[in-house]
Amino acid sequence: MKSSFASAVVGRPREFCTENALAAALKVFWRKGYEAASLSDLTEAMGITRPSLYCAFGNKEELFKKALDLYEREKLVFIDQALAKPTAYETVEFLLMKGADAHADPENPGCMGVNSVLTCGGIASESVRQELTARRFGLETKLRERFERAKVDGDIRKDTDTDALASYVMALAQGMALQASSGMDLAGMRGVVKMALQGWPCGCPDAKVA
Amino acid sequence: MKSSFASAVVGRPREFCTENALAAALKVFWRKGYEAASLSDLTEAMGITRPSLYCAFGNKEELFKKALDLYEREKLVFIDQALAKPTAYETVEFLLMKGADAHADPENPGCMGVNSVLTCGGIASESVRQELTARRFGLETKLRERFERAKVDGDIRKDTDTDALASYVMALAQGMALQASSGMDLAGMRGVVKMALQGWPCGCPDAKVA
DNA sequence: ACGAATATGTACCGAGCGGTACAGATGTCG
DNA sequence: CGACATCTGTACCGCTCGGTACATATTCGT
Repeated sequence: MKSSFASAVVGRPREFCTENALAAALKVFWRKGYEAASLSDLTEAMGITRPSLYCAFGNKEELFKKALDLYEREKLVFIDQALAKPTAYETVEFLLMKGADAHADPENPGCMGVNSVLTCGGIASESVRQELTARRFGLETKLRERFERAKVDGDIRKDTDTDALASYVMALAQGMALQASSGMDLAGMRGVVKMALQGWPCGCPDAKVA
Repeated sequence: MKSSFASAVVGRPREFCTENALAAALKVFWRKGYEAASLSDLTEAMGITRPSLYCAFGNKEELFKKALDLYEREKLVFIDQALAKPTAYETVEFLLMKGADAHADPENPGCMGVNSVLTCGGIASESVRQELTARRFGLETKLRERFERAKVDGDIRKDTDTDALASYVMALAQGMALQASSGMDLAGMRGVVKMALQGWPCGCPDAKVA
């Protein structure tokens, strides 16, 4: 795998693998959230010293954003897969079920994004907070657009409030992520998803419901 | 209103109203969460100095717990009202609707509990985290017991997984609180609630649905 | 009036935070 | 070989955090 980091042609070469170090940082951010993950936590987990971190990643905030990119790229692939499902119902089913799987890992419980949002109370973390909110909002928009298409396709009712439906699904997903952080196991989360799907609010009588 | 704080019979009398000070502290904790609310934030809002705070409330953690009690006592009364509704459906409807009202205040957005849970990353905040999780778990248990009764009453299906249903409602409520913290307005939250109620998953055909 | 008890304000503590200055090590160029 | 550029480790910076020592002020019981 080719590194996505710019490496200089001249000068002393880096003595560690940036990909591995970033993956280690990701785990720390995932578990602790942005603010609670201290530089000491990070450098220890990454196996590098502080100036090396700054040399390779800029600062804590840039490191976090790169870790967030990696997180979305590797752990949240199921989102795009969900959006590609043929019906809105299947999209939501896949989204919530795979989300449950991804966030029920006992070693890294919960969602990295959710775990980090509310951690950003200080003024210094304001931009991180905005970044996270923006990414979440982006997903909500994608969901709404998916539901608009479903309306055209005819697998949800024409009078569906797609805004509210997207917000509803997002609220559920985020609530589940929060519960996962507090120790809910995979079985419990699947129960929640089943309960939500049992009451799928916008189904057309004539649409297949998988 | 009689103060709930022990006041000594002898010694210099307190120069501020503990109730008002606690209410001011509550607002700060609500907005910022536990860890992000610094002692400087708190003392400034409460209009007292640091040693006065420690003299009256013990320390930051005890102050938080007292503020949390006040929060539940004053802002979350609708929970017990919801549990007293005649049907499970009305319980959930009332719970979510009033929750939306309570958490959509632009000045103090979101839920104090939710805003504080994930803020507690440090080791020092471990006990606060546990306290918050315990209170949430208590509410979930109350909900489950309410649904068990509803099963007996016949307004939800006998084969309902009340554990999952309670977790589902809690996930939704917490997810909504999280969205409220990120700026969702009252109308948006009501849309989410309507969407959830539209798909009320456990209704009996023969039960009134308000 | 006097001691006991509590509240108040100033001024400070040690710890941890994110971030960096600086010197030495290690590499690619001419 | 240098000149230059980059990485690495030590040791430190200023800042904020939660919490407190201490002297002073104000009330009670006797």
